[in-house]
Amino acid sequence: MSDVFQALAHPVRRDVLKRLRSGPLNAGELADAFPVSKPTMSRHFQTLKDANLIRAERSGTTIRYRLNVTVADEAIAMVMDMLGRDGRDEENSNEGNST
Amino acid sequence: MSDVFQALAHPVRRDVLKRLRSGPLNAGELADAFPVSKPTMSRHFQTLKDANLIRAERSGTTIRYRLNVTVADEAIAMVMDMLGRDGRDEENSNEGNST
DNA sequence: ACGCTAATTAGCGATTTGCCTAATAAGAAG
DNA sequence: CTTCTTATTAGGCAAATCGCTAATTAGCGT
Repeated sequence: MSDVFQALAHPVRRDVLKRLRSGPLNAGELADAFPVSKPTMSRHFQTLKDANLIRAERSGTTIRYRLNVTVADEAIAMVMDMLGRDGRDEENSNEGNST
Repeated sequence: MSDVFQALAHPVRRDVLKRLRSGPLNAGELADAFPVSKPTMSRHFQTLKDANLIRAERSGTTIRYRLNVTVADEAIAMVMDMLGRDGRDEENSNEGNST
């Protein structure tokens, strides 16, 4: 699970996920949208793949990347679990806080 | 926002957040629950504070750490935004798009 | 001031990350 | 087989991260 958050920790990778939201994209087109080299983008793709946030598909010479919603959904669930915002509607414990 | 996910990327820090869910805890007691040294834990606290996920309060000689739900809530919102799982219940990516 | 407890900061080594350029695979087309 | 396109892996370097021990700060009690 650390891999997921680690992957989410980089702005470029977050942006990749956002762009993939509208549908699958080729590695080249995706890489072209960022001000870093293609090998660097390839590394980012690898990180996202490693976290299972995206999946790769060959289409001839190009590789199409597709969002994997399932894992990201689990990440949301984990963050929610971590913060205890699961099913409760309590908004604060109200122990006399002040700031 | 990268700081938040970076902070979430370490299992110890995630566990800290989980423990803080039940209420504020002293740095010492918190540190005692993990198999790493106190300075290392202090570093983790700093990372979490830096990401605004927790807040510190002095109570005499001890420092009490308290969960900051607001920022974590934003993290959830951001992950949701990233995956487009906001209010939709559609599960297929097919939106009539044709290339 | 001195000692004691609680927690942090300082400093160090090992590992990982992020970026680059250059070289390598994988597939399509002649 | 050669060539062209697409995308990756290899290698190198600077900066960040994670862990430790040792030293420092902060507050309390005497």
